[in-house]
Amino acid sequence: MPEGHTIHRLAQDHRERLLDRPVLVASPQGRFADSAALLNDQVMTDAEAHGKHLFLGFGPLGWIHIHLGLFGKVDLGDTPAPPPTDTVRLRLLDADSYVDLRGPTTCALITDAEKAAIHDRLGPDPLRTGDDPDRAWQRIYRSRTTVAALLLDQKVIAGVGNVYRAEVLFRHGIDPYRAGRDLTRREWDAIWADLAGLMREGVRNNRIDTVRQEHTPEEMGREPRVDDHGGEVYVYRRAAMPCHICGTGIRTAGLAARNLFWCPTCQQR
DNA sequence: AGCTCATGGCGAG
DNA sequence: TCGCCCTGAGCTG
Repeated sequence: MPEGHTIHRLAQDHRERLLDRPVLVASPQGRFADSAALLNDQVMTDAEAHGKHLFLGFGPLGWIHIHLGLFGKVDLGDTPAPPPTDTVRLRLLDADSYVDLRGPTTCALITDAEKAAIHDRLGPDPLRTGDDPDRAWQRIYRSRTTVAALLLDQKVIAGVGNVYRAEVLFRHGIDPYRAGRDLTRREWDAIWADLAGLMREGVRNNRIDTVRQEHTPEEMGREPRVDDHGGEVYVYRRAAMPCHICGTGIRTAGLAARNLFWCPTCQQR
């Protein structure tokens, strides 16, 4: 689930459901219990995302900082809420809505200053209007690191995860092992613009789809793909399956403890 | 019941 | 680079 589009969608959902309303705050699992008691029945004044970080504002009391990590999940909907299970770290509740958070890497009450420090260590986010791709470029064009590793480095660019990384490199025909410093400014600007568009659609649909209209199953006469992550993609988790464009077997390799997927024929630049 | 894997990230060495 | 943290689904037996 959680790449940047998921978190921005969550921020939007929290604003629509709970903004400017007092909310009941609880921690059935217990690890957020002290902070939950402080926040209980206070008004949620803001909800904001930067990359994969979610911030829920409670006026002068500060912010709930949430990072889902690899396993974290949010379940939200209209009341009545389901019975809380003992893995629910955080439950938010008002008359109309509930939000259950399970398995996050981070769920902590932080100050404005601590929040500012988090923004400072994150790179620009294609989903934050006004964020500047040049800040990322300043790191990329001097780096000997592979473009595949740079795209997952949240200090370089915030919000891209393993799916968007694989897919955007495919869409631009870029070999994932190319060094950042071998990228052109034109290529980087195109990647950034493409990520912004793809991730915006991801927020809208709450899933990742990256296949262009002309390559859809209907156009190509192939079977639609069904996968856990729910979207239609070119290479992600398609190891050894034929490339939708050229038929070459999709390759996979470990890179910085994550699985990388690419088409060795289509991605040679 | 126990293993493996997953769209993430941190700190130790 | 490795081990570790958070949880749940989908296998295996």
